[in-house]
Amino acid sequence: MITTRRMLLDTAGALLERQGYHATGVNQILSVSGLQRGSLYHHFPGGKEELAVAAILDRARRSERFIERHLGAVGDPADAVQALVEALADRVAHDADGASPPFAAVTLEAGPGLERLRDACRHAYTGIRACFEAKLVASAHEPARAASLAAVITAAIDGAFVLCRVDGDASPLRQVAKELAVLLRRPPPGGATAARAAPVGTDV
Amino acid sequence: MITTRRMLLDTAGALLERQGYHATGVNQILSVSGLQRGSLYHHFPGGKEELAVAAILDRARRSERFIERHLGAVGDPADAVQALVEALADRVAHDADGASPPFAAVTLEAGPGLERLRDACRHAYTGIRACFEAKLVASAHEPARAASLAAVITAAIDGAFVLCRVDGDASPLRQVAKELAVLLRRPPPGGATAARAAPVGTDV
DNA sequence: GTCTATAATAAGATAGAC
DNA sequence: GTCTATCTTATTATAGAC
Repeated sequence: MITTRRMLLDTAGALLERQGYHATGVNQILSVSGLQRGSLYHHFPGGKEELAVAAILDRARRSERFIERHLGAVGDPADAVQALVEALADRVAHDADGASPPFAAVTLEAGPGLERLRDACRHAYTGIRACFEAKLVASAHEPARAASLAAVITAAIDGAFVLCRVDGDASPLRQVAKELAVLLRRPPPGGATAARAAPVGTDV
Repeated sequence: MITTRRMLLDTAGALLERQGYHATGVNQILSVSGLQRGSLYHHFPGGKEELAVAAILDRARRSERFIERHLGAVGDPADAVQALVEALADRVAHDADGASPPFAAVTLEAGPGLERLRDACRHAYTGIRACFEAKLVASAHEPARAASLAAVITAAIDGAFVLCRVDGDASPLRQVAKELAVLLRRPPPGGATAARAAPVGTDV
């Protein structure tokens, strides 16, 4: 059974992800979901912000599960991250309008007066980075390096979603998938940097 | 002389960057700038959206110049990008509230009805990626790889700004600066064996 | 070019019947 | 739990004096 509360969380979550907080009106949430004002304020007495906080936290949990599932399916972290980002690109290619970083817009809009919303976004981003970090540590990466790589993975995916939006195309996510795999691939023991030793013509 | 038009562009640009389009009201632009409604609608008869478009395009030009200046100051592209992102991190550390990707929030908010705003954002992101791409091509990177790397650099910086916002700290940008340098020093996937200096094997 | 009063609309939230 | 009428406030935009 699909509860009213679930309907509100899903509708609000999708709109917040795509448009951000201020561009998403209570009226729009109601018209899209087909629900009535009374239901919203019954389930979320705190109104729009309380619903937004709950929707963000709900989507954060789902995002973490999605990431963990994909990372758990492939052993090598470089391959796993590449497959995960390719899956996101496929999703964007299939539904170009849904090309959105889940929390970026709301995070940037959550200024003074929306502290609880900002806390929810912080929680979301912390959890997502932790997923990548755990995978990297489990693959014998040094903890500090794992944290650094997790931040870059999270950031690059978010930014790629934005580029997908402006391009109307999934290519940026595919480019990020490929390059993150390059970054995560451990250099051969001998140190492959030797070949790169002579960048002729690059000095000014 | 600081013209009224310039004051409007700077004020609106800063607020749009920090808060996005819908969270930034005309009233706020006026109160922060100390100007009056009449001035705004005189210089921008199209109202809020016309001002926003002009402010975005103005900031896009400035961003490109900032990037070109930093990339031009250092020969090696890995070092140059690292220095650029470190400079952004310093800026964030100095003014933590100013931790914002310049165009991400507005891009994500620019849905149906704000097509001109979206076009301005597309123009901004295209120009920024082109700056990195040009630097990489000039450093003997294969064009397709340069485009891919430029997208990743742009995306990672944008995403790092968002993480800086939620963390209240410049660390994500510093992590991205370090890891992008690692990525840019890494030989391409195909396995650039010896002498990356001669772009052998770049033909398909 | 600039200022202010006002219009027109949309926003989020509430009250009370059912 | 759900629905609808209504309140309050904030929004963008315009008109017309200066």
